[in-house]
Amino acid sequence: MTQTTINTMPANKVQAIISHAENTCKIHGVKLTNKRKQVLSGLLKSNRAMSAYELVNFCQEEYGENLPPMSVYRILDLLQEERLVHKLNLANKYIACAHITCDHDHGAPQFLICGKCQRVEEIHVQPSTINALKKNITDAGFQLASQQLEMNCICNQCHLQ
Amino acid sequence: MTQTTINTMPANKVQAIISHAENTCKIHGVKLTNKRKQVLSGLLKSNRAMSAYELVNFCQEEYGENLPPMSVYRILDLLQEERLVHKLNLANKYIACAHITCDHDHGAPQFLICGKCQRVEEIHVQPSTINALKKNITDAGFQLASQQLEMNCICNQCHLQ
DNA sequence: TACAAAAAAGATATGATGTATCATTTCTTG
DNA sequence: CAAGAAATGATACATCATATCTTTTTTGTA
Repeated sequence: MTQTTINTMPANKVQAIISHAENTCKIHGVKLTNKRKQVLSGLLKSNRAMSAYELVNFCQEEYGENLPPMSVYRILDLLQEERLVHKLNLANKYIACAHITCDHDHGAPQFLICGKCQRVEEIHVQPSTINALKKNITDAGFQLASQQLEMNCICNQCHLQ
Repeated sequence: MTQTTINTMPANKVQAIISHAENTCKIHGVKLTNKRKQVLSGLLKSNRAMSAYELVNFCQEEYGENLPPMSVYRILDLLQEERLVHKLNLANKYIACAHITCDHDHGAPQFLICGKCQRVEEIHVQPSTINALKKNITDAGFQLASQQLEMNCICNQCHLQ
């Protein structure tokens, strides 16, 4: 795995997003506990997709917090329900939503995953394209369960190397 | 998992496809050994996506063949290289190519995976739609690594239940 | 045919992701 | 404060997959 370096998010920005997320949670009657903040911080700070076990390590190293994997999975589930985090099913990793601080409801995301450096880009495909896809799908006797699309890609930076 | 029954493929049809696949392999200088045939038969006969470990069991029950998982993975890799089998990365399962007996080269497949009954449909999205997707992707600074798309769906049969 | 090289398969251990289940702790609220 | 709810801990295990070393089988060639 040739992992191109990805800039980490500065701490003050992480803090700002966490605060915003805390408010969002409060509205839903959900508490953003310390451990939940730690997991979300890991994803924000790293600026990339991470596995649950990577987050276990992050919390250990960063906060001396000994979270069992089970807890991290529970926290990730909750963060997904709060739409703060997405699961990348192709990569079995988790990534902070690129739009946490947008207050409007944004639709299902589409992800480009670089197979070399694991960088992930969250994009928005035009509704017209999604609708064309949907047409193919209903013609085949199926319905899209989630508009989340994940595509295996190579990012330009890796492609040029 | 509410598994709707899927018709199995009749043995004579399986045989015919295996023979055809054998020829394809021969052209590439690859031998379709007995065990490789058994694995491919399992996928053809079942008419659905199967995990490597399900195929281990299939070969045991159907042929009394004690294949270690490692061997099944190796065989699946080879069958993929021969384009006889696809891996569904969203499901971590393997499925026989729907077009083994078509002699023309067919492009990358798109799969609809029913999240309830695990039925899989291999479809072909129009090039125009794929191209629109690709445009979005290049605009984001990425290149599609594989045109294989996998989409989480619900099939109509399950949807009506 | 015999033998060396290559290909295929076996055996074993282990890594990675994820869930089931039951126990304990912490937080809220009347 | 007591009782219930929410969160977390602990443990075991299921599932998918690969690393690595060995043995067997096949194949090409002298």
